[in-house]
Amino acid sequence: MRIVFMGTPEFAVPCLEMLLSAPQKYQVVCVVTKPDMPKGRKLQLTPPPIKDVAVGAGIPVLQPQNVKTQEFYDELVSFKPDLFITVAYGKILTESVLSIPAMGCINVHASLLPKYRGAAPLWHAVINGEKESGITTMMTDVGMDTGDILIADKCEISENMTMGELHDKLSEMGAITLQKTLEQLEAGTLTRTPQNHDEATYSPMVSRETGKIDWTRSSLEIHNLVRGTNPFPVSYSFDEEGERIKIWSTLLTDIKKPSSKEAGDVIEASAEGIYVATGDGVIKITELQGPSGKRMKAGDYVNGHKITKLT
RNA sequence: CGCGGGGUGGAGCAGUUGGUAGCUCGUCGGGCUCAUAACCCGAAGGUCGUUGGUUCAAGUCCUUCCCCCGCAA
Repeated sequence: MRIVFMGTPEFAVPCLEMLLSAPQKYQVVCVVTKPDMPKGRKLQLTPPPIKDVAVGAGIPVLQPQNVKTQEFYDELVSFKPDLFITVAYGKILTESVLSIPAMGCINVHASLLPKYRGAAPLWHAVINGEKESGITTMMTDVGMDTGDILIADKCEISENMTMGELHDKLSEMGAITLQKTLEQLEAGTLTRTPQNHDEATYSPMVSRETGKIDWTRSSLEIHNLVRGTNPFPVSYSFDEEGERIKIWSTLLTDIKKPSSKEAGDVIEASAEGIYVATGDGVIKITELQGPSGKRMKAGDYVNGHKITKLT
């Protein structure tokens, strides 16, 4: 089977590697990924993770700036693909491009569709305190994650799981679910289930601003935001001097909020953690990062910093 | 050359207008205690990231390089 793989971030790597590990069954004839982007402090041009894997395997790589050009279309056709597989590619394909391969285009999405369609399902699932998420493979159509569902596999989200941990777990699961999907496709046993569009929810891209903590919210909501933005973009708040503090991890507590304290007040800062009043209780900060500093345990931070209030 | 912050005993930080370095925690020893991660006493541990320079004298001024972090992308 001649496959064109389209993907960009780390999340898509296991899927590509799965395909590459079975060359007799899957022939990856081309990899499409986003253009190299300037990254880091020196704005060095950095290739997407998928590109490194593709180059390492000696597979031709396309990095179109625009996927709607005739040139890109013609190039894809020249590879004579049977199937497209997209995993977090990051660009919307046109109907004409999707119609190139006879078998169509299969997409691997990191949520249980029709929930959390869109760019950032991992983040929003954790931020919203979902107890479970999963991987859904679907037939890509022109809509935003609206195609027919092929296989959906669930996974639990535990109370303290971070977005990064969910990312790694679903990234691995994605490869497994994709493999199952392809096996059923070959066996002719694949079934297509239309999505219930009335139940659809969307997960827009997250930005830095997403991580801003509102201490008047409930402890649970804050905790979900903190773990849902770890390790990116990381939740943050400001100390009494207006310095930006990144909050890396928190734990829920049973402590009652003292009536004398307002949301954002630090109740106690010890080696164990920094206890902060929220809208409905007290949350414990266990890891944080000050200006010009590295991420550190709350106990270490307390040794050299004063912290009395967060806003 | 995108903008900015920082590298000080094991950890986190101070260090004023340049004059041989201090705080919190940890570590080790001793004491108190039924006991303790609590408290008291004491001790060890730093060529102040690196190079060169200015000066009677530099963590503190200028210079080279290395590393870390934030913003921005």
